[in-house]
Amino acid sequence: MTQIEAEASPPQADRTIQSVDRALSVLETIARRRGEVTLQQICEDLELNASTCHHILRTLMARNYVRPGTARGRYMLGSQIVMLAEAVNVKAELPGRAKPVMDELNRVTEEAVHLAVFDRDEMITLVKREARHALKVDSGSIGKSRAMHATATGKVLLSGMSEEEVRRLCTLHGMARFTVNTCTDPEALLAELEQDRARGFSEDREEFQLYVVCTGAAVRDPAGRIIASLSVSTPINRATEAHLGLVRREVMAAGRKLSLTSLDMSEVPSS
Amino acid sequence: MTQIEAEASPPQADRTIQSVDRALSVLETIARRRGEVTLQQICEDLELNASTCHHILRTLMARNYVRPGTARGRYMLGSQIVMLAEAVNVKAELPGRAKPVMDELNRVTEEAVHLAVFDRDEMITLVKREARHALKVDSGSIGKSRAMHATATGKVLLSGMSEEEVRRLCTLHGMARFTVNTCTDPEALLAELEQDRARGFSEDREEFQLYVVCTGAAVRDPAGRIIASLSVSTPINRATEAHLGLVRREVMAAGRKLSLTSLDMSEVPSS
DNA sequence: GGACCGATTTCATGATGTGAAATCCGCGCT
DNA sequence: AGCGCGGATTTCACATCATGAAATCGGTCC
Repeated sequence: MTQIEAEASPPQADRTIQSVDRALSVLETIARRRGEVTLQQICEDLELNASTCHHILRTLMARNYVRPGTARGRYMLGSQIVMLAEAVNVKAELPGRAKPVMDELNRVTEEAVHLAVFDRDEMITLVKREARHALKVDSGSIGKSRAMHATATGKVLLSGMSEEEVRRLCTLHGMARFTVNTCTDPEALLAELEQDRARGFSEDREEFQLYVVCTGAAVRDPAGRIIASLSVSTPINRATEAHLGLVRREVMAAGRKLSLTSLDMSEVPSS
Repeated sequence: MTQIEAEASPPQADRTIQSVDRALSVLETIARRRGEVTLQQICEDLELNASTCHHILRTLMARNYVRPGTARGRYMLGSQIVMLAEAVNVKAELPGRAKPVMDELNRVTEEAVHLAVFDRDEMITLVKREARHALKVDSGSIGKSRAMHATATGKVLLSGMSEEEVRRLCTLHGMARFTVNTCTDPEALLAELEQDRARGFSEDREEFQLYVVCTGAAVRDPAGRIIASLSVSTPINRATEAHLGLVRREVMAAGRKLSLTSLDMSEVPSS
């Protein structure tokens, strides 16, 4: 093989299998190029020998991860990838990806951060980060909650549901009053959800706990369905419009970051 | 390495890269097991050395195709797979997969078979198989068609759209009359589509061409959206209820076969 | 606390992936 | 048609790299 390798690639030789690593790169390159791709394009992008690249393509084609394109010598991603993707439990692997993003959100806002999902008619808080202030908000801990109608996290999840579903849940759980601000009318809640969908975030202004304002944003799957919600809890004394503006921007950005939408297109090829 | 290999695996040594092949098997095994999986389960299924398997997992984890599960020593599929899947152009790779299925449908029914998709407000027939009879039906060839309201293929595609979308297309293309049976009333068409959705297939009884009955079924993506339609064209003289029954069953089965839904679960693990 | 079970790492060995070169194949040009 | 070129395939000898036996680590259950 190449003996003039030397410093070509950084010396960070991880303990990974070269051929597998290259095969994954090939898949990602085809994905990045969108549509049908020639052998040459792939090996240019990856600086691979055409032969090596072809061996990899042959292997991927044998298992339907890659398919021949319409024209001769063209390649495209195959259906097997979609079948694999079907088996990815997005909710289950979300906490793992969420932690670093939540740490960052926690660092920037300095407030408590929560991640919750909806499962079997319940809202379940999966991950939590504490505020970086002496005055900590003790809003909902890890586990189930019946206060979807009164929390930002809950309203985000509700905003991804149909009107009937929301009504059903209101009836099922009831709409308990927690503070003078709690919304206990299904119609008012539905109207609020409509507004939330439009502006892209939900808010709880002392509806669940007095002196606490929460701001929530959605995490979506590739089809755009809401699979989880992310929220920031701010004590009322820090809840100035300026600070809330920052919080809204950051929580929405974090939600978008966790939403699975296509590959990182940062290095879009020239041709 | 193992020298007592010999007849362990069939001698069908394709020209594929062993390590890549194994890595793909690992991914599929995790997918097949649903949820979190231990190293041991994987190497049992694949009859791989635990160390080899671990090397592969390490590589896949470095690129987020696999993630550590909630418990220690557990593995699950990672989000990168979903990102790759986003880039699979299901419509573009469909014809390739469809051909063998259409050949089979053509063989079993002995009638002409068509595959069509909807793109930019038009129905486009992509692949076609001729009937295996002296009396051939010359229904629509490859390319665009403005007869969605009068063909089985078209009605299948329309049945995957909202009422507004269907109305918009009726207005846009008009509802030309081709035969005495052509449906030219949007309301009647919408009612028919409702029925088609319920029974799972669409039919064109001499609505586009006299003496020709067509039966169509949907091809869906993993989210259940209709991405293409498959149809069989039967000349009226062969269109007995018995034959049409066969045709309906077969075209629906073929449609299901082309729809991308999870992995082949044929070899479900015991534990 | 100790023994077991399984995950992880190490490391030497040679099987296996690699890439230079040869070949094939389709397409455009004369 | 025939030729020549650009790219995709295939071949094949070499040494790199994947491999798996064994050692180590790390939890968990007695």
